[in-house]
Amino acid sequence: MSSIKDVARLAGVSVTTVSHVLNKTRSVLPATQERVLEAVQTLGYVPSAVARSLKINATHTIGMLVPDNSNPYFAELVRAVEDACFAAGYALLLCNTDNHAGRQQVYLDVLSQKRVDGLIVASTSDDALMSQHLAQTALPMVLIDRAIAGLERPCVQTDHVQGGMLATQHLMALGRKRIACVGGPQDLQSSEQRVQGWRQALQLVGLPSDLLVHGDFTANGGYVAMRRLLRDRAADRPTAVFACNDLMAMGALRAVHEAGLQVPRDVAVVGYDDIELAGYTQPALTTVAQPTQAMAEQALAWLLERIQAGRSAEPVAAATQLLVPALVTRESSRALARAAVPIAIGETL
Amino acid sequence: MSSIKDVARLAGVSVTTVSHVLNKTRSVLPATQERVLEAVQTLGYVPSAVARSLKINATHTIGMLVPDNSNPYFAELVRAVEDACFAAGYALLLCNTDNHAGRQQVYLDVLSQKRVDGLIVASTSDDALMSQHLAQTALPMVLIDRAIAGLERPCVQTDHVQGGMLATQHLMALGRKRIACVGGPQDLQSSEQRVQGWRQALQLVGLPSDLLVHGDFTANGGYVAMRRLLRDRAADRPTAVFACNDLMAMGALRAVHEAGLQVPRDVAVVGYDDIELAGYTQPALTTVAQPTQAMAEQALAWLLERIQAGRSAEPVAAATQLLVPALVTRESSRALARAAVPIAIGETL
DNA sequence: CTCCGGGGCGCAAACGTTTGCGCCTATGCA
DNA sequence: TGCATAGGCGCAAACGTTTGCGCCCCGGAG
Repeated sequence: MSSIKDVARLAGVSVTTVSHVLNKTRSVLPATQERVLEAVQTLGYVPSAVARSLKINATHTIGMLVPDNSNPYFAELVRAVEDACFAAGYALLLCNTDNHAGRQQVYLDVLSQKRVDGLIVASTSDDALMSQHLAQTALPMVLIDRAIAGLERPCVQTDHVQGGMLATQHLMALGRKRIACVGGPQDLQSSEQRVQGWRQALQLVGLPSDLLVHGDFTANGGYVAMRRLLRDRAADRPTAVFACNDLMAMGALRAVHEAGLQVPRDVAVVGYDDIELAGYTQPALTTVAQPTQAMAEQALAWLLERIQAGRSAEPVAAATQLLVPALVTRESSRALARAAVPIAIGETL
Repeated sequence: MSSIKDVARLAGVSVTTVSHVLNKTRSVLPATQERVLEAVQTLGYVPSAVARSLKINATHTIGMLVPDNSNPYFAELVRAVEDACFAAGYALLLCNTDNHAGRQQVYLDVLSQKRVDGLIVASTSDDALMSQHLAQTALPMVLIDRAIAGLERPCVQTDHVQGGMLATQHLMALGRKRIACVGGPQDLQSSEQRVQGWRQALQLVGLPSDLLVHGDFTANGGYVAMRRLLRDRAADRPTAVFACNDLMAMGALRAVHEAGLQVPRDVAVVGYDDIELAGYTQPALTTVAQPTQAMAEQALAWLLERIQAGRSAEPVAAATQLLVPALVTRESSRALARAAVPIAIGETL
């Protein structure tokens, strides 16, 4: 692999000049420029970003920590972040932590050594060890999607409480009274806030908020939780359910069907996240959408700001930006069943 | 940020010694070792992988090109590759190409400059320009999931023809005669091979293979394709359909439902890929599973091999490894409908 | 003719590591 | 006592860039 020196030699100029013509960083005689470019061509020279990084002390690379990018929600989040990075001229190192402190720590070390310019962290666990490790990391960092207990870092997320309320009020508007909630892991701020939104919405109008059961944010978790809900409360089973993410909502759909009930006639279902496939469940899933793209853009913007600040050693305050979620209504919460299905209202409205 | 020199100074040794104790690359007196480690601690020293990379001419980073990691199938593939990389001590740069030649080219340049050790490429398009750009890239490279026309590189993929046959023969075993196929983009080898498998299976037993329509590998594409199939062939509509990926299968499910038909009673459906959510559609989707993890491991193993070979300048043959797909049967192709639904056979068996 | 200014370019240090070579000291053996 | 040997360590070059400083030359003004 040829280096800048080879180019310089071939073009009959100094490496300084080569560097300057490639970076357009000072004026060079057109004739010289041409010679250099030609030399670059014939040698197939590709500048070394690693040497450059060493010199300028910046890698134009950022690291992204997620629990598991095969979870559709995180997949879409990663995608949005990657897009923002691409637009800003940054590359993205993808790191799955599996919510495992050890694995996260390894990645934090690697990223530090690789001198990434910053970190975007979407964690799903409030494990003390994990947040401690993050706190000990000197890299510029912004949290996305959910805050982390005990970690003071800028954070961009949606208003989970509001999202929970949105979902629940929508279900109430359908006339449903017994509205259950399938929460996520209990130690997760974002999940608990959604649950809190659900509870607040119910309490606001004096409805009971006793139909709460927790899942683990997986489809199977939602399935199991919903089965439990239907079994334990056979007498006064819920007529609607708000699942704290779409995966669990899909599991819930399945459980409802297996119980011989119909969605939305017998049980209306609302999810959270608006993953792409939410429009293709059977029936299509009503859900609370997060503005993924805006979140990613905001997070990256802040991160780059922090990186600049880091260079000038100015401290930046750790703020939190709350974006607003939006309800996307689909069939799983229609007031009436679809035409192909016998119309029936399965409860007192 | 302190460097190895600072550590050396504080510990009262040479940088050579510091380097050697950190890398355990030659024996050092325990007392000296301790002094060094202590200095590392108090300074919070983190070695620079970029300086190291410059020196040793290796970054321990690989790049992965995919069309779009928010597609669940690619999300899972990326995850599997990331896992393999992590285990091997490599980091992963994620690059979404969007099947856009320009974007791919930018990434190829960036990756070359960043001196990634190798590339794993999952492309979804046989665009001539894209494959030409790939061919012009000097980096060690292995193709995963699908071969690319005009590109001679090692490739690990599943036997798409066999997969297509598997799906189709399964449907025939259910007694279905009018088996349609929703193909993917026509310029895509992998998709065409699945279609070919479908055709072969039918021809083998003398069934007609005229029910073919093409989608674009998206859920909506599958939906549209299936609608067309049901509309155009109302008289002799298919009693089964093989969709060339799960996303399209999900769209097909929706179209079938909207037409007032039932799966699998009226139309049995089989997908391809076995994405995680395939188990949570309504009804759960029968599909052809690819051994994602094995593919990822094999691809990385080959890539690392190539990287080694590159160092020793030995040429390596461009072989193709065919892994075998496996049918995962679920409700969308059960012989009998589930208990909760009236049992009925919607066609002459 | 002298002087000044500016355009075009080169020298060499520096970024933070790794590593071949070789020095020094202590030890074992004759 | 002398010598070979080995263990412990340091010197300095090299990896491929960027960039401050400064040299040289040419043209215009006085």
